[in-house]
Amino acid sequence: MPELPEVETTRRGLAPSLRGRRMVAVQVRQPRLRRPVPPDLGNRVGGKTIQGIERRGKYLLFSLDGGTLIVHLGMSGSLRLVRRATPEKHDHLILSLDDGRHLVLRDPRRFGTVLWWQGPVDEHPLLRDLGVEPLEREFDADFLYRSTRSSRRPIKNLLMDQRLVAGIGNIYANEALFLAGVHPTRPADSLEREECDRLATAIKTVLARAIDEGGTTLRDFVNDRGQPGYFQLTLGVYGRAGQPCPRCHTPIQRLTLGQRATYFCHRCQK
DNA sequence: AAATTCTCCTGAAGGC
DNA sequence: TGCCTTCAGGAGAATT
Repeated sequence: MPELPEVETTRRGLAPSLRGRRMVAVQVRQPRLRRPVPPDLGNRVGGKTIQGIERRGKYLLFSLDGGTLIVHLGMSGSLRLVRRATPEKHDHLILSLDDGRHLVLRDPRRFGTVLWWQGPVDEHPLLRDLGVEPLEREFDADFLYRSTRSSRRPIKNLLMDQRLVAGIGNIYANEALFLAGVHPTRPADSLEREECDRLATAIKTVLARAIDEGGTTLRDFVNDRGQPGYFQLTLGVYGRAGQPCPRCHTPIQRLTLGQRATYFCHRCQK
């Protein structure tokens, strides 16, 4: 499931090749994604030039003349730049460029989203309530401490709440809590300042490392098939129930929190 | 108001 | 081997 690092890796992989390219054709092969692809998407983006690609949380923002193409990859989405458009199953959207290449959105589970928005992109209903960027300076121990004082929710649920901090999904929430030594079920307001310090640092570390590794994995991403970087990432706890903790060898435990699989070491995380 | 549950969808994995 | 069931997951909507 693409989280911030996978989305950022995609952005970095695509941006150099797409900047300045004009879209000459748009093919919507399957409009039924999480929300329907706008029927007039072709008219909206056809003929327009891509000025650049930004990221906000897990959203990719393609700046075009007079508007923004907003893309969310859901949990199984990927964007690839290919030389020949030979659509395969689940290739739902094909944007053909003026250099003969094609940007293909593949999303088997169709939880993704493709939208067109005119006007300031941070005013879009899906973006305007997003919280801070976890890799920005404003997200730090102090921010985390302040924003956890008034909530008794489990800290993991809070980390995954996009309205507080944008981009952390299930995998990296699990990993950051493990790295920080904080138990996922801890009520947010029970975290000490010291723990917020460790957690904020852990979040930045885990995300930055994943982006680095993703960049390595996807070096030839734009030329060929893009596999999400997290397949390459060494995970400490996620998906490792019953296996030994990398730090103390105690078996990793699993529970469900907010309908999400949650993995932790009950010895290392308090 | 805050927290939980439901919902979309299909590939993978497990059970028989 | 193959069919059937269950599960996973992002996040908005609905419900408690």
